[in-house]
Amino acid sequence: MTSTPPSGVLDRALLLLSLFSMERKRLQLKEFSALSGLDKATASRLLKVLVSWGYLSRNSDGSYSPGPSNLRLASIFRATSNTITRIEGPISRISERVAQTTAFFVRSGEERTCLARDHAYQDFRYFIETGGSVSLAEGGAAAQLLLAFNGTEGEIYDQTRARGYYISRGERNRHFASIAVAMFESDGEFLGALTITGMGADLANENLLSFLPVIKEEVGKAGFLTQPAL
Amino acid sequence: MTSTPPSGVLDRALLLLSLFSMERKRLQLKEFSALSGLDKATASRLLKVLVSWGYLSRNSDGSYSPGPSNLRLASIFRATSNTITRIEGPISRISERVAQTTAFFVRSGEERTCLARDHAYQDFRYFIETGGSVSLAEGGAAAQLLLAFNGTEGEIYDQTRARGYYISRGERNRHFASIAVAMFESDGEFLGALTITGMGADLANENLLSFLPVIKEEVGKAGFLTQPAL
DNA sequence: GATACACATTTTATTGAATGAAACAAGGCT
DNA sequence: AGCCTTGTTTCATTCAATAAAATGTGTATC
Repeated sequence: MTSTPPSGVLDRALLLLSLFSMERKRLQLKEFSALSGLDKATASRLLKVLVSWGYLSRNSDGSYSPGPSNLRLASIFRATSNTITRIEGPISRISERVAQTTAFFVRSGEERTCLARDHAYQDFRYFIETGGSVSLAEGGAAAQLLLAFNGTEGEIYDQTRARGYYISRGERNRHFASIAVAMFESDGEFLGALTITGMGADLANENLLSFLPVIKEEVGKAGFLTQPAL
Repeated sequence: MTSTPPSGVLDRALLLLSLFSMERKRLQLKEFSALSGLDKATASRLLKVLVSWGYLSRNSDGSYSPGPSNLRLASIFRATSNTITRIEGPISRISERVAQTTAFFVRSGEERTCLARDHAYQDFRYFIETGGSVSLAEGGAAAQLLLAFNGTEGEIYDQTRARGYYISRGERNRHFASIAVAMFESDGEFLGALTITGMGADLANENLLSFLPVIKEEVGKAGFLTQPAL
């Protein structure tokens, strides 16, 4: 990463938190410093504050990992987000009807986070989990769609915005294909991306496109739109 | 709260986040400012940064609530915290044996957060939830114990430290009684408080004390200690 | 057991980013 | 329309954040 560390204490601290991922669950000061481009001393002080509030925990070996305060805020988030509760029904019905993995992603910072997924198709080859998130830069159907509907400039994003969906084949994993569909609140506010994913061999583009009316119908029952209000 | 707002951008931002609770799931700028003692302008700028990283979401009415990034970190926390996974077994066995609500709390900042609880005794009169947290200042068995084992000065805390447990009767809710027992990692590191709670009318102090050997036995099976290593 | 190494923390002079009062803007309500 | 309530931006001032170097602490190596 070592590019430009942001200025602003808060931005820098949140940058440190963003360095964690499911693959990097523990980080030590040296790594924070290297990955963020911040001075050791600076990172050390920020980390100390984050620990004191419980957003980080210090492991016995000196490394850091996310702390219990995150659980607290996640719990409140879950309770506030009626989006989550409302989308869960449509997701399970869609996955039932199309017999593929269905999930819902939102943008959080520079990542896409899974807010909900179906419980039916737990394919170990395509493992997503609620709360799991990966960098938008890694691509994939959900990432492309989230970028497009957050106003990213570029022809490809203009097309995605115009269509309201994005199909990816082997973008993040060569064996899989996905369609991501934009989801809007009934007042037209953009919410996130609903995706259906399966083996590329089983899912030609026309199959993926045939899912569109199913998605529209099911999310519509919960009061969501697949295009901004007219 | 309006006492002394901390100095330091990061402390101030985290203070803002700490203002949320299960009772206060949405806050507007005015409230942030009033509760934290920070200037409107200052709070507004901090909130903007937090929103940009997804730790807060802006609601359509202008108010703020916790954002999806918290879900992300909570998910990593859960995956790193072998404490959670290890304590779940003992908790369900203890609640089974003593036929009361059993839960495990840690300190996160100035709050106590529930990391795990049994699923057997869901008494609506005593409702705790994973991730739920309340201020340590509100008291209760878990809070008293967490304060004691985080080095708070005072005779009462010295006693609690010496005993390794704390019994509360009607402290937070007049109808309930609890015993909180200190939990240590096998290397002697303090982890948090395991509590058993029930109706005060059913649980005399000797009943609560009779739970101690049960707790010690069950958590011992998972490699935890109820007193610091000798 | 002593030396070297790697990583973390503290110190300190310097700078620039955070600050808050006030002005400005945007809704809501009577 | 005009008032009131809430949020945002501006701008001169100052204090808190900064990074290089020194110090501290623990862990390999010989």
